[in-house]
Amino acid sequence: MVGFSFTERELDVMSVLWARGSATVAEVREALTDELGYTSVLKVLQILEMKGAVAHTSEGRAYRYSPLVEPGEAGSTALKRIVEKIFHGSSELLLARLISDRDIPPDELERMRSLLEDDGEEGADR
Amino acid sequence: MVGFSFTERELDVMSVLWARGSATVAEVREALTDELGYTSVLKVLQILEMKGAVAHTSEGRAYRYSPLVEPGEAGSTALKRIVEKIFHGSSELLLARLISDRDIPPDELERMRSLLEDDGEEGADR
DNA sequence: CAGCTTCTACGAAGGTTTTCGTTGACAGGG
DNA sequence: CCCTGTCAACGAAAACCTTCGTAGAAGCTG
Repeated sequence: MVGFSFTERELDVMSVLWARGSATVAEVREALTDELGYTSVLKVLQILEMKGAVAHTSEGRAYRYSPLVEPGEAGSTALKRIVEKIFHGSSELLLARLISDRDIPPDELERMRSLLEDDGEEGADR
Repeated sequence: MVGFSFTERELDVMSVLWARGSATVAEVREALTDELGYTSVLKVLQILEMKGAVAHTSEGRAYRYSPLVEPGEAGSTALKRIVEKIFHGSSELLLARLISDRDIPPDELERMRSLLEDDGEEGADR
């Protein structure tokens, strides 16, 4: 499986669903920074549903949409792409760029360091 | 500046140019895993040139294309997007996913750890 | 029940991406 | 000089993305 890949707008919408757990069309619309028409947002959700990335249930006369894809899964696909195409397969280069670009607070850096400390040993399935 | 963002195919092509430093249309075409027609590859290069991401010089009767955008710059744009939309702004979550997905050799992990040790201090790009 | 509001369904318009077919330029071999 | 092969330019076809207009269903209010 290659994994889900989302377009710009699809990702905007997925981001809202991940953040809230689920949302109606109107809620997604409110949460988006760009101001789109109601039907535009609905359309994106319908496409996402067709792709299998979300599902809906009825809530009163509205639909409530929930993500079927987890952010981590989408992240994996996106990261793989970036590491391979941009950073020549080097996680190290990616990390270097990440920390030089963003201002990461010391406590977060500390936790990131411990991710690298223990790590590898147990874990990763497969 | 928002930064360059590349489409799927554009990224494939940029990746070849970054890996080789420069390439003719025929060389890019060879390097791509998907088998595209000559004119398809040329078209992508022409679009990239129009966007200012590459430039060409004459070499015999062919053109040689070189990237004007550095991979790090493209990486920044892509990473920013992913961190914000998928990992809720958390570099930590991104890193966790990165190391659980890929099998990073110990020496690389070691170097990544040192990136986090000193870090931050001196300035970013260029 | 008539009218208003809220909602989904349908579909189309406009834009961008992706892929090529065709054309004309030009070089090198016979 | 003509033929063949390589190349860029042009433009168009097809697929996909993005946005929304219009229509119809269904609840709520008076």
